[in-house]
Amino acid sequence: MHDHSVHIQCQECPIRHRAVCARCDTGELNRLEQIKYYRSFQAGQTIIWSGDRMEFVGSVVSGIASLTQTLEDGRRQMVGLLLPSDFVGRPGRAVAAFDVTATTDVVMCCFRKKPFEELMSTTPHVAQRLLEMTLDELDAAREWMLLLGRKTAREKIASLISIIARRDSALHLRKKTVTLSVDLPLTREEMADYLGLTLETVSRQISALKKDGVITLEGNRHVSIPDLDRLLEEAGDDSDGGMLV
Amino acid sequence: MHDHSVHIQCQECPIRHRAVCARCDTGELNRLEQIKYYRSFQAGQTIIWSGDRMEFVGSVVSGIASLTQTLEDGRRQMVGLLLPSDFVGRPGRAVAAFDVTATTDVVMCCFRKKPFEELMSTTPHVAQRLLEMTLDELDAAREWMLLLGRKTAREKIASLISIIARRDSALHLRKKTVTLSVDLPLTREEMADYLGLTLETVSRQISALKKDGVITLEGNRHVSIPDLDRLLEEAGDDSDGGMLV
DNA sequence: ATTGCTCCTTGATCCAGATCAACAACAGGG
DNA sequence: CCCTGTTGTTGATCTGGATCAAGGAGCAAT
Repeated sequence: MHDHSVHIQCQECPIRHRAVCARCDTGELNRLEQIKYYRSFQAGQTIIWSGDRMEFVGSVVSGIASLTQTLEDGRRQMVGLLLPSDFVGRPGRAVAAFDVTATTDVVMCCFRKKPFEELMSTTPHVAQRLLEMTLDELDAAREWMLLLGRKTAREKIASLISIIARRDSALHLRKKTVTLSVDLPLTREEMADYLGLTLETVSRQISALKKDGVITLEGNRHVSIPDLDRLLEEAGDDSDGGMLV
Repeated sequence: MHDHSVHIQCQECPIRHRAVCARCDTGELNRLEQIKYYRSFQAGQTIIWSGDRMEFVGSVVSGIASLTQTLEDGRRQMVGLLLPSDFVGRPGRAVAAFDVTATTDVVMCCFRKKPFEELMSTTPHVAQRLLEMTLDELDAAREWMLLLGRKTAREKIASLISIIARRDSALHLRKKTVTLSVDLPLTREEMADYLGLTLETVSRQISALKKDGVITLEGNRHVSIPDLDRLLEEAGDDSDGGMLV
């Protein structure tokens, strides 16, 4: 289960400056280095089951994981999309509140919960950074509540695409390619679970946006955006270029 | 604007052990005592406008405030209900992301942002408690996402009532009155904004739950719950008595 | 008591998105 | 190459909740 084939020095870690360790000094990093271990998960694998004891916390190093919640009758809602540098688990809570699933192959940098909690109470920078990240996630969750409660299917799809576009233009720093383009990291069904729709509606609305020239598709997963402003308008977001995920 | 007619000693404060100051020792409390001030808001008054500079943060001492978000065309979604001891504002952010409105008359214990941030970086207990509270809010927001994305109108109403019931049975510690009863602190329209429904649907579903004997009404706002398990069943929540707000 | 509020209820109709159903495109794997 | 499973598209129909519309109940001000 524990995959020791991967091991990265913190100093070389691709998420060094965005993850929970972002603020750590060299000394703190050494302590983390000592207690950390890597685990890999295949696409589709469940990382943590809701209700299970959580014996570890950690950061997504690569790949994408999702947080989901399910009603007994099977209705499912995705409540978070975890990208590289996002933190999984909750110090101070014994039991997981949500399912965490690997959407793509995932590598995580893990810490057993106990040592991590001790480290948190002695080194301020981890706790500070975690607070900051949690506040960001809370803001994102609240933006998402607006989407789930009040947006139309078309606006939901446009919002999702623009969020993904914004996020990975931030990651790759390619500023203004004439035509922005992104890969959707989710199946139609996963998008539906994220947006509170059915997969058929997702498919139809994507087709509609395509027909209306808002987006172009190459294959099922690759989306080009000829006019980002147009897409943002379709997303219905408050004009003030708000800050989501 | 600043209302100095109210002033409570921290030691006597009703939210002393639940608010952001819960973990503070006497020394820390003294520092807070020096920089705090009280403000009162009338029902309906806006406490903070989205997009405004936030010059203060603080705790709700009494009354109920709501966090809301609005699309240009007026569609509105409530994204949080702030009860006594809940924290308002976000250290490390200059501008408010949501509207904060007093739903009932509200008294807040405020701190100017700068001094509070300084205090946070020097006293661990405030930051620790704030992290804990933020993580709780994030969990609650995610539960709410499931409600908004996947629950039916009837389940939404039943969920809201059971959350209010759970919350203030926790507050008043009256364990098992034969028939549990609660006051709804929101108008039908505010409930609609919270649940992602219209006020007509809220009204109809409340009537339906009443007709089916799940609840009883005295007046418009007072709800009695003869059988809590029945109500929880109607709410559709995962059987494991999950922990919301 | 009458007027004018705000808040709530109920009825009639409509429609966006769910549901049910068929099929297409593609990737392995024998 | 065909078979089988997964993922995605599109059409036909249904329905839960929105929308449009009317009126009631409580209450403060005149």
